Amino acid sequence: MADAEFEGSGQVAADELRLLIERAERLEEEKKGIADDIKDVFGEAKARGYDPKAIKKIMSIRKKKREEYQEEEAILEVYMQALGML
Amino acid sequence: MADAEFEGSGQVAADELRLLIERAERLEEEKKGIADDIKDVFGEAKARGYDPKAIKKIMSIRKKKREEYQEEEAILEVYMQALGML
Amino acid sequence: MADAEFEGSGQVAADELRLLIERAERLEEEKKGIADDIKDVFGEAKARGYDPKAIKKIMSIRKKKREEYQEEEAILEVYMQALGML
Amino acid sequence: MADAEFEGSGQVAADELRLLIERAERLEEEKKGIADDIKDVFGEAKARGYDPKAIKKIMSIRKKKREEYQEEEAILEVYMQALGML
DNA sequence: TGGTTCGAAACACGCC
DNA sequence: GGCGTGTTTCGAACCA
Repeated sequence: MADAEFEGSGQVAADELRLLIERAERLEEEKKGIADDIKDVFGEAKARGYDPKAIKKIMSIRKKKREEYQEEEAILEVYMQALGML
Repeated sequence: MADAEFEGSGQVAADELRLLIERAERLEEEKKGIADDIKDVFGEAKARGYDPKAIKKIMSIRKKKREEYQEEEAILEVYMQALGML
Repeated sequence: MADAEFEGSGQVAADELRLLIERAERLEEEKKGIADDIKDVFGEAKARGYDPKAIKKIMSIRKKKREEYQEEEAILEVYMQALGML
Repeated sequence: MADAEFEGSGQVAADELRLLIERAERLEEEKKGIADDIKDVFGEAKARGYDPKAIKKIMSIRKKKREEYQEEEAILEVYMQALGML
């Protein structure tokens, strides 16, 4: 908390705060850009005759599978750790 | 719709679909990565003694200001359109 | 949860539920009525030679301005809270 | 279109436009008020142990039923009209 | 961990 | 009949 509270003039803290905000804003913009790219992909899929909703469904299923897989890996690792196998 | 429906073997369409899905998934991952980066920024801000909630509010106000500016540009255009100036 | 689950006959809970639903439905109807009134206003505006789209834009800007004002009030409060002034 | 276009000073048209906008805005506020009331009802339902989502489902089913009923009535009326029964 | 609040995605409506 | 906009709904993130 030192920075935010004890700078003589508050100027440095203000700069620090401003920089943090600008970093976050820049990242937000990047995120939006990618979200727009994703929209484009779905638009393209639609233009080629695929159903975007169905594609989203597929993606969510695949995602779930990946997460399950990772979860299983994690559990396995815990067990192996417990058994001194790692 | 030709691609999706009438390929002789369906193989090409399947490949096309798979590629679209993989592109979307890659973009989703990127997006998630950036979202995590944003989280980190807020975490850092918090660690330095700033209130994340206050920062978010500031960002939302700044965003609104930017959007408002664009809105005003847009309405100007609407007016000009209405007045036959475009 | 007592009411919903443990009434001797379930009749009372059913009545309670029915009343809640009817209340919500009545309010939904009112809301729809007002939405229709709004449509009428836009229809009238159009009939008098105004562009409904432009009017909507004006309204949205005015709304944003109002909200922005409230936002600024709100952030002031956040700051004061952060500074222990509330 | 007379009002909007040919008033000597434009003042009357501006007033007319302003009044239309204010009417629409007032109605929007009323609508929002009712929307809030509806939220309250769902909040109350939830507090009493009912599932808001399920209630919404019920309401949408009931609504569909009402609409179907009205449609059937309308068709009936058309037929009766055609048969000279009205 | 459960509730609450927030933002993003799905939906429906009016417009062109 | 498709498109864009506005509303509603859903899920995730944050706090207690």
